[in-house]
Parts: sequence; structure tokens; C-alpha cells
Amino acid sequence: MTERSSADLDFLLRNAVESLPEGGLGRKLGAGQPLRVKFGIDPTAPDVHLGHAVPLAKLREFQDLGHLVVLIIGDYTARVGDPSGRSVIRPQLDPAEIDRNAETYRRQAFKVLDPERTELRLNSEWLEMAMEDLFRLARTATVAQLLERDDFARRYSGGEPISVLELLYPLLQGYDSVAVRADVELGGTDQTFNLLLGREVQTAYGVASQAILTMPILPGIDGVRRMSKSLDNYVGVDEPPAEIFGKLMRVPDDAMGLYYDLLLGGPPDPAASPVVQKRRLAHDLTARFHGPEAADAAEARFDRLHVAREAPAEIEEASLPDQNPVHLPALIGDRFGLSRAQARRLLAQGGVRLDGAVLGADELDLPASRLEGAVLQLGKRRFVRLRAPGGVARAAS
RNA sequence: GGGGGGAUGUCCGAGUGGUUAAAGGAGACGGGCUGUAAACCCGUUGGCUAUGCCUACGCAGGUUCGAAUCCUGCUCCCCCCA
Repeated sequence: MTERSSADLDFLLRNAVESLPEGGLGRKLGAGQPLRVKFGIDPTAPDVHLGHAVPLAKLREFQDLGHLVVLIIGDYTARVGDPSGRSVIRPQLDPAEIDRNAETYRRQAFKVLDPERTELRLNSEWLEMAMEDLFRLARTATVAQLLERDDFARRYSGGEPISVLELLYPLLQGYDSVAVRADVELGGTDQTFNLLLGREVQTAYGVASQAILTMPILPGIDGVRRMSKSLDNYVGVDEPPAEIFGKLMRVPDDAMGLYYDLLLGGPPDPAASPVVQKRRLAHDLTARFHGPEAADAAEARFDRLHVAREAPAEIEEASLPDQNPVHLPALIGDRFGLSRAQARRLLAQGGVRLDGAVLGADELDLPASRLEGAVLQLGKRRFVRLRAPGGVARAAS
């Protein structure tokens, strides 16, 4: 191995979990040719979040070292649903929705990746195959092999259903590697089985088998469970700056180190206090997706809301309904996407403020004159400025 | 094909005729504390302009004054045998 490839290897492995087979990645780097580095995402949800950003950041490192990324949008595998780490069968997705998601994924992925060194593929290109071809693929692994995967094993022994289709998923992913002639495939640690099976499938098809590289799983903003849309503990790369900043500030201190390591590429400044460390994390990641100015503005907004406890400078406006008095539960429910019963409960608990003053549980109907131009606040961070019906704000007198 | 077990609110899970909008837990949300968080404490957690009404325990019927609970059919899931 050359000196350069050895340095590259150390750099790439510094925050990864493992690379298999032993020494495989080093040998491939040592050959001195640009590698085809594969990464697949299934467009099952419309948003790319920071959990995806971890492998994407690693792919970017490969690109910066001169390698080519093959980004596979799993438009076809999304119809199957990767069962990795899941305990239940996934719901079937509508193909039109998958296509919409795929488009969003593509756009969001390029917030991190270098388009010049990315080959973008849809796996429907090759997975829409004849039954006979599927037979060939299905012969490359046995049921016993597939059941070795820990989540399958757990579900099977726990008496939970596993569909044959799910069993097929790792093979389809493996076939992707055959189709794109992957030299390396990247994934989270939960993907280890699938990535390794890709090697077997490649061998069965007579192409060179890939090296695999696994990255740690990023915990969600609850700090415990993996970041995922369905657990609602995610930070989407497409979210508004204030949301990204605010959500990152809610990450528990314990999880902060991982966020730094996996997303910012290094540890936090040990001399800084935890709150400063967290502010930097929130700021830098907001800046990554929205630019430094937006990040500064998000931080300023955060200070107003949570330190000074004031309404933010910019508040969304909403027209009052054309009625007098105004029924508050309906107004709150409509504006913030709650049921009216939920709105009533929030009122009863002192969670609703009008121009900073708590509204009481008995204040269900207020004269429109009290509401026009006022700021309605829900909890600590939801605000709306109320305007007269018809869309034109009446000058407050 | 035969036999057995199961399906409850966002999730897990108790409940085998009435006091059940359904115990308990998790999650979420609101309040307190704080560093913005975690931990901790308190509260809320089907809908509805609401001393009431509506909807809800896989689906459809039935028994009963009354059904998540009993009966019939159906759908789906798990296990064992073949």
C-alpha cells in the first residue's frame, strides 16, 4: 500500500465502525484507481435527515479523495421496504408517492454530495426483472442464511410475522451491487448483514466483491433511539433554519459527542461549556444546510425565545375568522393543527398566551378587538400574529 | 388439510356482562426547575361552541334492559402436526 492510500484509509476509518473484509478497503485504495462507492437510500419518507447525513458525509470524503459515488435511489426496493431493524412489516407505499420522495431525496442529497463525482441511479433500472432472473437471484442465498440476520431471527423466534418479500430484500440490495459494479458499499451498522450479503451475490454473479464500511447509527434528538422520521426524533436537512437550530439544542448532552464526531467530523472544544458546545453544533449544522447568515438568525431567534423569553422578531401572520366574538379553541386548533379539545386543554393548563399574558380556561370566546394585532403563543415556541379578517391588518390604535 | 392460541386507544398492555372514554407503562404535549437539555416534580393525553351529545376494543350480524367482555359468520396473525 502506498503512503497516500494508507493515510486515506486512516482518515476514512477514523469515525467508522468497521470495514470488512479485514484489509479489503485498504487493498482497493492501494490499487490507485478511483473507486465506485455505492450508497443506497429508499425513498420511503419525504425527508432526508441527519441520520442519512452521516453516510452522506462519509461519501463526500470519498469524493474529496477522488472517488466516484454511486448513489442509488431505491425507487424499486422502496416498494418492498427494508425490514432492517424493524419489528413489523412495513406498510405498502404508493408508487406515485415514492417518485415524489425520490425527487426530494435527490435534491437533498446534493446538499452534501459533489454532483461532479456522483453517478445517480434508480434501482428500478435493473430490478424490474423477469421472473426467471429473480429465480437466479433467489438461488444465491438460503433461508437459513437470511434468518441469521438478527432482526429476522428475533422476529422469527418471537412469533412475529416475516413476509417472504422482506426476506427477499437483502438479495435485491445485493443485486444493486452487481448492477453498478460497486467496489465499496457504505451503510449504517444496521446494514452490516445486507452489505455482506451483497458480496455473496456479487460472487455468485461472477463480479468482484465489494468492501463494506459501516458507520455508527446517529441517535435521534431524544438521544436514545435511532434517528427516524417515524419516531419523530429527527432533524430534516430541508427544515427551516430555526427548526434545525432549535431541535439540535434539544439533543441531550450525552449524545452531543456523537453528533460532533459523525456530522462535524471531530470532537467539540473541551474548553467550552456544554451549552456553548451545543450552540456551535446547532449553528454549524444549520449553516451547512442554510448558510451562515441563516444560522446566525436562527441563533438570535433562539435567544429571544428561550433566553429572553420574548416573541421572535419575525412572526407568521394569520387572519382572524370573520366572527365576533372569536371562538378560541377553533382558532387555536385551526392555526396549529390541533383538535379543539386539545386546544381547550392547553388553555386550561396555562399553555396559551396572548401578547405574553396567560389566557384562562374560561376565556373561550374573546372579542375580535382584543385579538387583532395581538400575538397568540402556544407553549414556548409556537407563535402567530393575528390580523383582521380579509387579509389586511388594521392599524392598532 | 387438522388442532391450538391471538387481534384493545399513538405504541406496549390489563380487562371475560353493568360504577369502562376503557387500569398500568411508554411516547407526546402543557406547567415548574434548568443551561436550551437530561434528571426530577405536577398536570393532560378520542371528538364536538359541551352540566350534554357522538365515536371507539379486527370486520359484519345477533343475544341482552345493558357487550371490549356471550353467540354466529368473516378477515388477518402466530404456533404445533401433516
